[in-house]
Amino acid sequence: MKSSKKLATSTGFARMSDIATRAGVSLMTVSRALREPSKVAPATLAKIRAVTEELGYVPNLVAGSLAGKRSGFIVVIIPNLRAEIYTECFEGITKVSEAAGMRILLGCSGYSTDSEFRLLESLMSYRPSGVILTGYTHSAEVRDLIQRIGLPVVETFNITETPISVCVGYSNYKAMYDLTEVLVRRGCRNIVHLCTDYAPNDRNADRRAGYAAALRANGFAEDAIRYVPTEFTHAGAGKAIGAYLDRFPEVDGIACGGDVLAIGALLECQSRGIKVPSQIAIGGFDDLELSSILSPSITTVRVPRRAMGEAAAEQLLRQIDGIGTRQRVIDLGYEIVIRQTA
Amino acid sequence: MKSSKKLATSTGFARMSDIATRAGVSLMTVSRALREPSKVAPATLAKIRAVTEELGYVPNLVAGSLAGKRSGFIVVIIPNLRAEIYTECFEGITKVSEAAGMRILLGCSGYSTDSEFRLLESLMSYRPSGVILTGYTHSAEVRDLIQRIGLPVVETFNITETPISVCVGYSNYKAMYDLTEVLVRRGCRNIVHLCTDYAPNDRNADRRAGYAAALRANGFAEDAIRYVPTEFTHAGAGKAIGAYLDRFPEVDGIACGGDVLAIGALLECQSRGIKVPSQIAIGGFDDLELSSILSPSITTVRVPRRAMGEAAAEQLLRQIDGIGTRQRVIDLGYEIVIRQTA
DNA sequence: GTGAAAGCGCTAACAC
DNA sequence: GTGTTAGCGCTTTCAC
Repeated sequence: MKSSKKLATSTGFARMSDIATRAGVSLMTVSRALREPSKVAPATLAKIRAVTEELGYVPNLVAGSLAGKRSGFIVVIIPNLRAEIYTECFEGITKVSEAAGMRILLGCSGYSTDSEFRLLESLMSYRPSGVILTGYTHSAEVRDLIQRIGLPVVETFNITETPISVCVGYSNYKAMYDLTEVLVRRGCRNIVHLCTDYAPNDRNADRRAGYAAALRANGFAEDAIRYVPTEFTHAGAGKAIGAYLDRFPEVDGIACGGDVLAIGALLECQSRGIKVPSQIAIGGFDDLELSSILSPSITTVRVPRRAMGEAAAEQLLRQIDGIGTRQRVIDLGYEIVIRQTA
Repeated sequence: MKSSKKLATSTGFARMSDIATRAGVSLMTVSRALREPSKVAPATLAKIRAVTEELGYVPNLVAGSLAGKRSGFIVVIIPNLRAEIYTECFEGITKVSEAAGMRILLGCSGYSTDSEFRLLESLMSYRPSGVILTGYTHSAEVRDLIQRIGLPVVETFNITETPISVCVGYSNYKAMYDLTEVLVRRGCRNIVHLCTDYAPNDRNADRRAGYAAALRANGFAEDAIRYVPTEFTHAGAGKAIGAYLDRFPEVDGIACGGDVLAIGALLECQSRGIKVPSQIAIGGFDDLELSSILSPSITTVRVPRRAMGEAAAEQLLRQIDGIGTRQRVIDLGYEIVIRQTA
């Protein structure tokens, strides 16, 4: 990019017409040269490329989007930017989307379906080509909006038989069922479920259901199904489980809705001199980087976060390109990782 | 939002002209009603609002940006989405920007100035109103690009006497100087600096310099200044410091370039039966949520991440609005938090 | 292989 | 208070 010459533009940017003038061709030929070089004669192309370079031309995608009726934007709405699981998925989405020339418009809903709707509605002003949502619980307005204009959409981080269009994820229900059974098979008889209680969160709800189902299937009584609500922080989890243990010291197993919670619970147990796993066994969810090197290391559920992001973006691109989707439910599975806490 | 009636549009969206027709006014009056309601007669306004609602009108900001020559986009480039410090700052930026009606276009540079340039260049296609960068080390192309078109810019996470325009942050040099002195005053005589070695990272470089300066100022010999390079993960830090301790067991203090590294180092020490802080003292940087509840809790540097994001956005908005900036260097300071590891 | 005309949906500037 | 005229910088369509 060399220094630019004077241009008849107030914005400091060269326009296609500037290139056209200097290259002695029409604006249309420049447009073609930039997007479909094979349809332009080599000599013309070379000339245009030289001028483009000389002027330091940066295409104006705002104008391009308006004229072409394709914005090239993908809206991604995640609940929380501070949770590693979402950012890693987001990285996968970004990688695939950018390779396809799409840009991401990111929104954080704070686990609120209402906020999700307001974000989506507001981002619709940029006429996105598609949207990637987290989970399958959304407000009626969100479904209406998407279906009314036929917006391509992919839901992530969970699976359901009734996605809006297609969902990519894993069964939170089955994963927590399996994790709970790990505790049961260890011999735990008083297993609580430590989890956040954000109401409209299908991942949470399905995990709760999986936990409860596993206990029932193993002959536990209804009153053995016990939820310990917490906020989603290490300290919050420690505090919540600590308060619970004060009242119910018989607890010998904790199935956690996230490794963040499991780590908080583990540290709280350690600070109370409770041996993990011999006195209390702990199971986590997510398999964070830290989980494997803590001592004791955390038994957990490993989920394909990055691959899920990539798959979601690929599915969305297929919809945008009008390629029919074979499957509506893409189950990427999960893996129970047995380590030291259970 | 009620169900929409038939419209002469192929995109599924109502246009301003659709509203104008149905409300029996001109397009321009609709435009005003939506942006400057006070300049429209109450009765007209009511009519327009009713139709807008009825049609489920969503403004087309792509067209609006093109016509108004203001995109409303702010480009934010951070090194890494998986580091809590950046996402928290990003939340601050988002909060202030959205309140001002701006949208964020996010890019992740992976700590590469070259990648930073390519991201910025590519995002310039959306004609952003301003850009927020991390640190003060950028490629010449980035500075050229920004200055050539007079793009408002704020640099974050560090301070320098020579920002491109204005920087908002704290002195990484002084913070690490102070942290190192905490170890010195404890009586540590063999203090290493555990840090990543991403080359173009001014935050790292300044922290290294601060560490070295603190040792020199306290009478340490040159060969007492020792860097232990690592990747930025808990496990990587543990591995790196472990390998170093194998060769130099005399180490009795570790000044870390991040709490992630400090936690990794702490766990490695614990797994080797090394007592912290009595045998080895550890200082961290960032004050992550986990740092205060680990046992022993981590002595660290607390930095105003969220406030920094908010301040950066505010400064950028001032530039965008053409309000002169009083100061080019906004030092938000830091706080040494003494806990158990040092 | 190239160009001219039309227009994407909106805003700015000025008229009435 | 409201309307008219002229674009914003590109892509689409169709002619040559």
